[in-house]
Amino acid sequence: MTRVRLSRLPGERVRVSEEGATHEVAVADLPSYVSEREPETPRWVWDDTARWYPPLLAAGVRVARCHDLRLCRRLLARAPAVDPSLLAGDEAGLWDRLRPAAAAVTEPVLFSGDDALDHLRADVEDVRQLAAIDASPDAARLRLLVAAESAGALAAAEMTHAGVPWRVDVHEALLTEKLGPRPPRGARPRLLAECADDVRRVLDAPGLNPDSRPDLLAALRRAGVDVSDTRASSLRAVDHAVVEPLLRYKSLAHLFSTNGWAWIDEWVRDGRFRAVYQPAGSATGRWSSNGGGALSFPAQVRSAAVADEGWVLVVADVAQLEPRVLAGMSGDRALAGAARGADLYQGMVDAGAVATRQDAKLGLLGAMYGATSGESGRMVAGLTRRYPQAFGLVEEAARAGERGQVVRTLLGRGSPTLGGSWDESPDAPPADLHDLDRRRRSFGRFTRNFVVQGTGAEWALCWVADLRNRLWRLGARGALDDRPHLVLFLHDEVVVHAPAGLADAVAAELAEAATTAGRLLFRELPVDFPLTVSVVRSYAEAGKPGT
DNA sequence: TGGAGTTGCGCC
DNA sequence: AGGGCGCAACTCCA
Repeated sequence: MTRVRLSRLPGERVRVSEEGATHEVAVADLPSYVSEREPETPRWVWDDTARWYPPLLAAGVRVARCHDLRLCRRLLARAPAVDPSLLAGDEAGLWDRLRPAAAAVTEPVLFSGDDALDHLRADVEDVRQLAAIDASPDAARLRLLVAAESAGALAAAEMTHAGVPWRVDVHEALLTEKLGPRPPRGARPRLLAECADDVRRVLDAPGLNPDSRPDLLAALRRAGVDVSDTRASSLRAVDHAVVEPLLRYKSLAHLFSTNGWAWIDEWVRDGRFRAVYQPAGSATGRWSSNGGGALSFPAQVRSAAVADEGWVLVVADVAQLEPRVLAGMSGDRALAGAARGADLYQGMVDAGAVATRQDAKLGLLGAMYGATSGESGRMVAGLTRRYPQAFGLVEEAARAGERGQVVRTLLGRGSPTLGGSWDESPDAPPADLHDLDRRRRSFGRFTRNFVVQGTGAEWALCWVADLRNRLWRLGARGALDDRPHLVLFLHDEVVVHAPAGLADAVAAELAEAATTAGRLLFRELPVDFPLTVSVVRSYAEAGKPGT
């Protein structure tokens, strides 16, 4: 196992020793120290991984373990099984005020400018958090959760540092083919402009700007197209000559504005797309991204993600992550049985629970999202009898939410509370009862999904945390820059950039890490988490089976 | 003019 | 009257 030893030196420098190599890194007197509470596995404790780790990575230092005080404080403060009074004390209010450090893609940022926040006592806060965890009835699970949350933060910074290998020439060729040559600033590219002309011609609306929703809707109606909005799905439902060019226009306009030349200018440097992640950026614990749209970059440009010469991309995704997680956390052995194999939905068909794969998918997604009507709603009713524990768990989460209660993930992350006034003081302004009921149900759908989405995010965190260590060990004989490394993480999918000779070994580690994650979370009930793995030169070549 | 809110897209 | 997120552009209003 990789060992990182750290020691503070005078002159605001830190010495980092790792596998025989020693680095000195300049830092200021900031909230950070090395905890040797578990002497075999020293842990760098700091206020914010996004503040500390980028400059360390830039100095060539890889950190094996950390405890991210900001992320974990937030997590513990919202965890139902943690006594909030144990998080109170010196500087507690300041810790609560911390916001994620600004993305440090080019210049490392060690100072926020707010002196009080820049010099907090990391050791004091660390002790407080550990005590809060120790006192919790859910201590074991919370320990796993804070370790995974912190490891995820390390992985996020490492992925930003490494970047996705990006071929600007491939991307630009694709743009030119679909849109025409790069236009001057403010103008539409040629093929997009021609597409807009097609729309104007068919609608007989010469001055129309197809980007203006109200104008477009009015023009559509004048031409006899009966739609209530301009959404693609609404347009597809009508039969009119404008539909084809308009859908084509929307698709091209989206490519141009979201992943066009401007996106390249802003996000690709030195042949790398450096996505910026926010671990636990969403309420469920899923990551979000505030740079380059890393978690939503469209299939349209994935062909530009190309491995370096002699390297490959190993792409792995989990089929039906959330249904599998639901089976594990509810202890539903029938659903876990259907999950034994590559296709959970097909497993449900084979077990005779449902007629078709599509019905299985509709029913499960409907249960997790709270569908009440249509095909999906009907399937939920039937499947509830077959899988009472799994479907009962999300149903109970929904009812708890409707009562205004907090729900939690398997490892103990708590949902936000329902803001607003519906359950507050009786002398609040009398709100519309119908509106209150609508909000109550809406919150119930949120808590229903929260338990599954949030536990799915926990599985993924454990997967990534274990994987980054495995990849590090795998490349231990190579130089720092020759090691296989994570470059992208998309909720239930990862991309590893690896020397071609290590592709098979990486694929094996991906699967091992998935198995480990499943055992960590669902010790008592083993659930399969089969991966679809592709070894490719370009991300666009990766197999994308339906989920 | 600039910020907040809305719409619609696309990723999971 | 199906969950989460980011982003870009338009719209509205101070």
